[in-house]
Amino acid sequence: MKIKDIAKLAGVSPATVSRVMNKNGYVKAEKREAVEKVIREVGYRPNEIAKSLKNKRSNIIGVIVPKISTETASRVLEGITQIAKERNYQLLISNTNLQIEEEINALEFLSNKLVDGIIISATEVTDQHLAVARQLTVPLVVIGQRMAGFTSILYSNNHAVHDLVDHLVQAGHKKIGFIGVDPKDKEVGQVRKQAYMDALNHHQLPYKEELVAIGDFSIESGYQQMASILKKQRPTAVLAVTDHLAIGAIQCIKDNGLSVPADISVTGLGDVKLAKYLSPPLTTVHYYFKTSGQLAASELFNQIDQLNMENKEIYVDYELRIRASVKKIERNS
Amino acid sequence: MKIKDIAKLAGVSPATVSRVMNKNGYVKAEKREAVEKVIREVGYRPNEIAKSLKNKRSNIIGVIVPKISTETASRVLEGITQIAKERNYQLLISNTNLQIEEEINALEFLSNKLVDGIIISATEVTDQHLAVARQLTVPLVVIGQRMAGFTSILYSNNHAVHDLVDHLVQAGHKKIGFIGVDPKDKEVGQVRKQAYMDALNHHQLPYKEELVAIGDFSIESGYQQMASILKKQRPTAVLAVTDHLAIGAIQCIKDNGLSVPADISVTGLGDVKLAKYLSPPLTTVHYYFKTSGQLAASELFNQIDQLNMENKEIYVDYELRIRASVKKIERNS
DNA sequence: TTGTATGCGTTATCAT
DNA sequence: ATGATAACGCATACAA
Repeated sequence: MKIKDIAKLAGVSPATVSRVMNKNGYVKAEKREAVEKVIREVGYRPNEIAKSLKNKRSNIIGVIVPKISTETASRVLEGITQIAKERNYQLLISNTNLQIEEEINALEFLSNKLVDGIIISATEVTDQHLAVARQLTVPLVVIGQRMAGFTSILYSNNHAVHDLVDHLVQAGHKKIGFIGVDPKDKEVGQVRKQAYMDALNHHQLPYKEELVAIGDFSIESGYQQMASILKKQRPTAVLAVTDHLAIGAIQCIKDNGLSVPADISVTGLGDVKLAKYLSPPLTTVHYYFKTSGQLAASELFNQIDQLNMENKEIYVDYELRIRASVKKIERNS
Repeated sequence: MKIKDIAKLAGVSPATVSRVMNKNGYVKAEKREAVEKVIREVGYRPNEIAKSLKNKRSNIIGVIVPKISTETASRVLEGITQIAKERNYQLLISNTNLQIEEEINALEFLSNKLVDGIIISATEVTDQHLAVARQLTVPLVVIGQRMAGFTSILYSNNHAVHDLVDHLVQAGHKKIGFIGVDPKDKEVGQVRKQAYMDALNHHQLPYKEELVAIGDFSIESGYQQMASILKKQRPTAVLAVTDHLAIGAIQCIKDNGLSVPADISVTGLGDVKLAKYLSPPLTTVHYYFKTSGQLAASELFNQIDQLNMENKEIYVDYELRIRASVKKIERNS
């Protein structure tokens, strides 16, 4: 069923049908009703592809996520879909499984007029990313990383880690371990580690190589890195840069016959939904991932509508969530 | 940049450029190279919308999910994306936020030739769903619910619950409570409840209204329903139809000064990623959600390729995960 | 082996 | 107020 068929059935021209469908232009009430009747009867729905070609607008935004099966990604997506729905937009999603090359491919593919704008939630920003991004003919918003020349939605990694360290120090901790991730991820790998070092320094605590371990984003990695730290020295507290790492670390501590927080306190970052249902409930930083998705989408639409083309760096709020995985220790350690 | 421009720059006709891009038809090596060179130099990418209109194929599949921010949904999506990627397909995702009306809308919208096929992960199948589904001009695969006339990917809810009850009975439990969800969700609300009743019956245990409570899918609901059961009678074990309900129930039990599993054993269904990191680790049923996504996508592609148009009901595997949240009790209760 | 011309389904311009 | 028609960018039948 195409517009022509409807026109024939209703005894009008295709142009009139189009006018009825889009509620613009003049059309006599009588004809309008005739057309509407036919449309209802045959259940006609316009071909969105043809509309997009003609309108040069697909009403679709592309979203590139590193791993869709993570809680972070799905919360961000929820925020994006919410704003998109208000604007009558659909989401085309590319799951890149943490493969850089896939990210580049997705970026290129989506740029072919298929989408009106792109949101990328990146773990790493390479020169290649930049090169491809600069070629884009549609607006791009980045979540989670800084990308020169594009608006970015950022998490306050520096402040959040400082708050966490402050909290630990106030609880009397002086030997604070750290479990991080690869520095290729600039925001999570570098910024959070640097913040940890700065915070130690700020409290006049020494930075000790033996208390630091670098893993990936898995729970298992948290376990392994904790094990490697315990082999060298025993901290009284550990700051893990994600909740999953913290959860793995806690498991490892327990398996070593130690207790959290009695022997070792642990903190994470992110506040996964189950963080407060763990035993002990995990002290962490709540990030408003859904909000970041909403912000990214709003900014993107501003650019699509050419309302505001300047590139911003927007920091999304966070909140320290103090729970039982951190314990005060005696003042004479 | 369109195909015409490339043609001009390379000194050939648009048709030749098209042939080069799609690697079909004959074209002299020399011209091919010239065209490829221009394409590389200007970074030409074809307009996917125009291709779709011409080819009557968008290489996009639509996916409708009830709530994208759930672990279940994201694991299913991961499976779908994986298969889709192999076929060079993109995903257009509609997040319906558990709103029936949204589901219908999405179904209608996606059917407009925009996508080559649709996968819907439904919580409820109404007559309206059926009516719209029957009008579709593209294939449809359903995940998680039975839908007459369409192929469905189903979870073995009946068997899984039986296994769970068997496990509890073998551990000596006779007063087994139940926390379920609204029967509108046929598979989770009805089938799982019926299986619970059948299993009790099979073990010659009485069904007691006071031990049963119905909530929604949230952790909080698990908490509330557990509280309502405890007010009436105290079971020795509780079967919750999702892990989240189980987690809420455990929290409630703890808050009432009781212990899991010493006082009350608890089981869930689904095996969320953190289930084994809870205290106590949660006994549950592992569902292969990612696999179900893969199966759904494979079946959909079979239908898109018209390889196999028969409607199947495919059950995806499950596995009982016995952990510490269930405790053997003395034989003289 | 290559080019020309037509059509995919819609919207919008221009007459009428 | 309405209808005829060109154009969106691409692929392909047909001609050459």
